Amino acid sequence: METILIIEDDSSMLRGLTDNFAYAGYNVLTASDGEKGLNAALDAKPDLILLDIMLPKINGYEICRLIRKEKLDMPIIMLTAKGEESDIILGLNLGADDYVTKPFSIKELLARAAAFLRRRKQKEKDSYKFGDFVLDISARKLTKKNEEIELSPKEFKLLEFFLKKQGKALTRDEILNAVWGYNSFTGHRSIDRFVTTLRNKIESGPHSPVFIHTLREIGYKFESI
Amino acid sequence: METILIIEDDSSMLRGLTDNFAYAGYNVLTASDGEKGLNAALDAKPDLILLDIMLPKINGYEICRLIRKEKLDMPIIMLTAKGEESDIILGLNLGADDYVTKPFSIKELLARAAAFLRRRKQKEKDSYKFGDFVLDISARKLTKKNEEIELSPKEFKLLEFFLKKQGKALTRDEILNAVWGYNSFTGHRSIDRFVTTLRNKIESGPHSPVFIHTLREIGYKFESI
DNA sequence: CAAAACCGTAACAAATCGGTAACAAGCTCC
DNA sequence: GGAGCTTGTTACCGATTTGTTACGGTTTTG
Repeated sequence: METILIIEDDSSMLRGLTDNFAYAGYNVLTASDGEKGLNAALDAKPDLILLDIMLPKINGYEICRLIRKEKLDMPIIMLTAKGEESDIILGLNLGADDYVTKPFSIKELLARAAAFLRRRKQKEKDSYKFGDFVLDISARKLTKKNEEIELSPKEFKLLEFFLKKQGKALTRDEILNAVWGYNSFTGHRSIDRFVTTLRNKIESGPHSPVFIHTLREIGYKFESI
Repeated sequence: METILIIEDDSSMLRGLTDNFAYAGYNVLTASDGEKGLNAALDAKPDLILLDIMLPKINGYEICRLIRKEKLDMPIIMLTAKGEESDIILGLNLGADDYVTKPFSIKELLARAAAFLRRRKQKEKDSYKFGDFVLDISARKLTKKNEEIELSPKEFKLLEFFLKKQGKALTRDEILNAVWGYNSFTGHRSIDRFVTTLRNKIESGPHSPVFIHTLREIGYKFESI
C-alpha cells in the first residue's frame, strides 16, 4: 500500500485530506507542524508528500529544500492559499513537483497524486515469487536464491502462464491456446513434455515442494502453497 | 539542449508559447494538429510535450494515450480552456503529468516545465561504467582502462540504449524503435549484425565477461555483472 | 482382476533461430 | 570524384529448441 504524508497545520483541512486519502486506499501519515513533518518525511520515507506552505516552526519551502538536500526524491505536492505566481515558481524551483492552490477540488488532488504514483509504479518491475524462486518478467529470468536458471522460450512462456493462473485448474486446451497460440497444431502430449522439463528445473530436489500438480483427465494446476 | 514539442492549433497561442520557450533556451518543435503532433512525438522523442486538448484530427487525450501506449515516458503537460474537474482527472488518468488551464501564467508554465526537466536530468547519467569500460555520453567515447575504443554512430547509440536499459529484456522491436526510430524500415537481423560488432569490441578477450546476453525469440539483455 | 485410459519421460527428428561472413549501397571527408 | 568508413541485407551454418512417438508405470473402470 502507498504511504502518503500530509503536512498541514489547519486541523479541519488536515482531517478532510486524511479522510479522503484514507478512503482512497492510502496509508496516511500526518504532521501538524514543519518540524514534525520534516522528521516524518526523513524517517518514514513516504511515497508522496502533501505539503502546506504556511506552517509553524519550519515553512513548506524550507522543508522541500531540506528533503531534496537529503536526496529523497518522492513527489511533493504543495498546497497553499497563496496563488501568487512568484510563490508557485519559487516552490517548483525548490524541488516541488506540483502546486495546488486552495481552494482546490479534492478529486483533482487525488488524481494528481495518483498520476505521480502511477508513474513510479510503472517503473517497478513485475515479478512472481513462488518458494525460493522468482520469475522476473521484465528481466526475463528465473532465479532460485539469486542463482539464475535457464529457461527456453516455451518453458518461460508456460511458467509465466502457470503463475498468472495460480491455483486455477487449467485444461490442456487452455494451455495450448495461451502458450502455443490458438491456431497451433501442436498435440496435447507436447504440453506434458514441457511440464516434465519445467518440473526438472523447479522441483528437482528431494524435499522441494510440488508446484505443478497433475489433474488427471483435465490438465495441470500451479500452486505455490 | 532540451527539446520541447508544442501541439496547439491556435496559431497566436502557438506563437506565444514558441517565443517564450525558445527565449528560455529550449529547442522548440511545433505541430498544429493532432496527427502531426503524434507523429512528431513518436519521431523526435522530445523531452517534454505541451499538449492542447481540443485539436483537429486527433484530440489531446487520444494523443496522450497513444504516446503512453508506445512506452514513451516523457512528461506531458496538458493545456486547455476547459477547467472542468472531470476533464482534469481524465487527462491525468490517461498519463498526463500536469494540467494547466487557460488563461495561465507563462512564467508558471515555464517553471512547471523546468521542474519536470530538472527531475529528469537528475536521474540521467552522462557516463556509464561496466567492467573495465566507461561510456562517456557527453564526450561521445568509449574507453577501456583509459584506452579509447572507436565506435561508429549506430554502435554508440545501441550501446547507450543497452546501458540505459541494463538488466531489462529488450525486444528487437523496442531496440529498433529506440535506436533506429519508429518509422525505419530496417530489418530485425540488422540488429544482430550490430550486436556482433559491439561484442567484438567489448567482449573480445577470452576471459572477458559477457555483457550482451541473447534472449532467444525476444532480443537481447545487457548485464554488467 | 484385467483392460483401458492416462500420464511421465527418454529418444529422436525436424524446425527454428541467432552468429557471422560477405557483399552492396550510402555517406563523408578529402 | 574517389578512398574509406558505415550501414543494411542476405545466405549459410551450427546450436538449441520443439514436437512426436514409443515404452512403461500408475490409476481408473468394468
